[in-house]
Formats: sequence, structure tokens, C-alpha cells
Amino acid sequence: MASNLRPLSKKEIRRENERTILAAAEKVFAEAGFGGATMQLIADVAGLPKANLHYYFPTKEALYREVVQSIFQVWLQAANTFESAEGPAEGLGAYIDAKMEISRRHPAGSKVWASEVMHRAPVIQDYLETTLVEWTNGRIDVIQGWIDDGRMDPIDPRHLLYMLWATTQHYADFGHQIETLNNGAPLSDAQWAEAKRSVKMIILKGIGVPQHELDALK
Amino acid sequence: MASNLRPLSKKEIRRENERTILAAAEKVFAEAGFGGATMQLIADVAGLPKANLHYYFPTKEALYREVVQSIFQVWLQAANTFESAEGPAEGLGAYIDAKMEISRRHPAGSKVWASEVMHRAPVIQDYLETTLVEWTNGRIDVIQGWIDDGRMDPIDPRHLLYMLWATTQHYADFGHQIETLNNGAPLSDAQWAEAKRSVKMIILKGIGVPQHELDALK
DNA sequence: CCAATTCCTGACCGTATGGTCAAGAAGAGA
DNA sequence: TCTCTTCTTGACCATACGGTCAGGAATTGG
Repeated sequence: MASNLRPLSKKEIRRENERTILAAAEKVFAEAGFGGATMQLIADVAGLPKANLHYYFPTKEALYREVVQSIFQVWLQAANTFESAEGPAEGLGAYIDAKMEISRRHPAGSKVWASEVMHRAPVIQDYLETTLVEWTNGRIDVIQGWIDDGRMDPIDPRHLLYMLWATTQHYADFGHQIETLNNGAPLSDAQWAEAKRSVKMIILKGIGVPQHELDALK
Repeated sequence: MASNLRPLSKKEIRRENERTILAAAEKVFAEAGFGGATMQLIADVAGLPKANLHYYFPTKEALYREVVQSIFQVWLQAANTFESAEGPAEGLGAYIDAKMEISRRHPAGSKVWASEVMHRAPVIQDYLETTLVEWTNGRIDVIQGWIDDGRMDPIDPRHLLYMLWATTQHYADFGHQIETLNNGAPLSDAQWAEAKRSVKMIILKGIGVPQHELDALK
């Protein structure tokens, strides 16, 4: 019973429809892959006629590109937790929390991203080569700084980053497998908390963060 | 100039063609996903007419199922390194080595597997619920035994396994991203060695394996 | 040597898909 | 109110796809 008394303005209509279509597309692309997704199915999920999708997004590729780009934005935002941190325990701990939360709240987005990269990034290769490379190099400098300050072991920062990405995104991308191994049930709040705790503990301890800093994380 | 003097027997022909087709299919499914892959493209890669594929594998789904199952076998085999181990350093260390080697040698297979699971395992859900569950529970017992013996910290074995899977498979599934971040070049022998070393060190130290056991790993 | 069986493949078919279009409905702006 | 622009959508189209099939070639087994 949504009260739609006042008719929507054209601008509102456009914004609303684009949002609806993008949400439906993210879901369908995640579940079926780019090749397996059909415009008809996306339209059905969005509750709009197929021709209407093509009014807002000229081609399937264009729609897909928008989906991937919006995911990349979310991804980059989480990465900011890194910046202001004062040391590895705080910085990496917050980063892990943020990425785990994304895996929990936006599993479809994570899957679309994974699928895109697995297929050699046909539509966002330029992003990888520019934004991602810059971001990564910046974080490598931060981590190297921590190493130079003796706040963690001399780990190759790249492999540490890969491990962070892999582990946190695994909970979204392989969520179905995890669910199956959890007797078919999604992880409960407590299980998610335990997952975060385990990941943080293993990694932070593994890179040589002093015990008293770990204790401070609760 | 392969010397094909003696004509192949029917059985050899069948074995050879099935192998060729499965190899081509694995590659194409990995690169394009199930929905994006076409029988025509698989046929081209295999160097056979499309109709010939349908002679050996009745449908696209049947061919795909064979590919996924063969990957699952490789996966299970690597898992045996676990069994005979005498402690976490040796057992998990060997397991990580084995899985990293699979990621390096069979990236396409890993990608197909990842894609299948991401799409909620439409064709191998029964395997997940039987073989994988059994295997996982067995390893959990092994790990729990190590914990009970005080050979490692009391980590939830499930999340440790997820981290192992995620991290090792990441080098295959996200190999393109890693390559991009490596100036577009594949990892060298030395870089692969360093990756293995980093992963093993972080995880084993992270779960509380005593330092002298880590040193023993080189 | 002669069936019987297995293998091979070009041509073909029905369907589903991405995309188009024309004609109308609905706000916007004056 | 009247025009202009934006939005909506059923019907349509060309193509590409998975799959079929008939008929010939090759190998097998007796």
C-alpha cells in the first residue's frame, strides 16, 4: 500500500527506474553471469517491459558496465579505512571488518566483480590499470611504512593484500558453498562475528602484530 | 610432424577426442562462463566440427558436468596431503603448496569451479552436500585434534579452511588482476615461490604454530 | 572378405535473444 | 490551454545458438 498520490516528476522517474534496473541487473548478472543473463529476465525482476530497459541503457553491455562500475565505487570506499589508521592492527582490522561487511551486505556485487575479473576484465580493464594500480601502490607504501617502523613482520605487502581480498570476498563469492557446509543455513549474526574475529586474528597475528595490540581489538 | 603412421583404434580415437574436447571445454567455460561459452567455439578450440562434440557429449550441460567433475577430482586429490601429516606445520604447509601449485597449473579449472559455486552450484550441488561435506568434516576433526594437542591456537577450523581455499584459489581465479598489478606480466618462478612462502608464513604463524616448527619448513 | 558397429560432418531446424521502432501516454514549460 | 520533450511498450526483426539427422567413411570382429 505505498501511497503514490503525487505523481512523480520526470527526473524522479528516471532516477527511480535507473536504480530499479541496476539493482535487478546486479542480481541477475551475479546469478547467471554476463552470458547467461538475459535482458528479459532483468526486465522481469525489475518489473518493467524489456523495451524500457533499452530506453535507459542502450545495450546489455552498457547496463553491465554501469553495474560493474558502481561495484568498484563501493569497493574503493571501503578502502578508505586504511588511510587514517595509525598502525596495522587498527588499519587492517578496520579494513577487514569493512570488507566482510560488504561481502555480507552486497554479495551479488562481489560476485559480478569476481566474474568480471575472472573473464579477464573485458569491460573494466582500464580501471584495473589506472585506479586499482594507484590505489594498490598507495596501500603498499603504507604497509611498507609499518614494516619499516617495526610494527609488523617484513611481509611482501602485495601478497598480504591478495590474502585480504581473497579471504574477505570468499564469504560473498563462495557464500553458497559456505552455506552448504553450514547445514544449508546462512551464517547467523554470531557466525559472522566469529568469521570476522577469526580472519582478523589469523592475519594480524600472522604478520607479527604485537599481542597487546591484538588484545586492544577486543 | 607427429608420425601418425599407424591408424588409431576406435578406442584410442574415443579417448583422444574426449580428452581434446574436455580440455577445450574447460578453457572456454573458464574464459566465457557457462552461458557465454558456445559449442561452436569449443569445437573450434578443439579443432573438431561442432556435430562431433554432440556425438561424444549429448548436450552442453553434459559436457559442462564432465568438466566440473574432473576438476573436483583434482581438488580432492590435493586434499590428501592433509591426511598423512603429523602436525599443522607439515600438513597445512603441504596443503598450501599443493593448492598453490594447482592454481598455477590449472587456473582454468579453478575458474570453472568458482563460477559453478558462485552460481549456486546448479550441476554439482549433490557433490557439495555429500563428498565435500564429508571431506570437510574429516579435516575439521584433524585440525581440532591439533588444537586439542596444543599444537596450534583454538581457531574455528571452518574459517581456517575457508581462508586456505580463498587464498590459494585467488591466485588462479583472480590471476588476471594479479598479473595487471604485476605490470601485466605473469608471476615469475621466484614470485610464485615468494607467494607460497608468504601465504604459509602468515597463516601458520597466524594460527599459533610454534616458531621452531616454522623454521623447519625452510 | 563381409556384415556390424563406430565415427564423422555438412546441412538443416526451431527457438530464444539482443535490439528496434512507431505510436501513444504523460509531464514540463509557456 | 497548447506545444515540446520525455517516457512507455507491444510488436517486430535478424541473428546466433543448441541440437538433429542422414548418409558416408573407417574400423572391428568373425
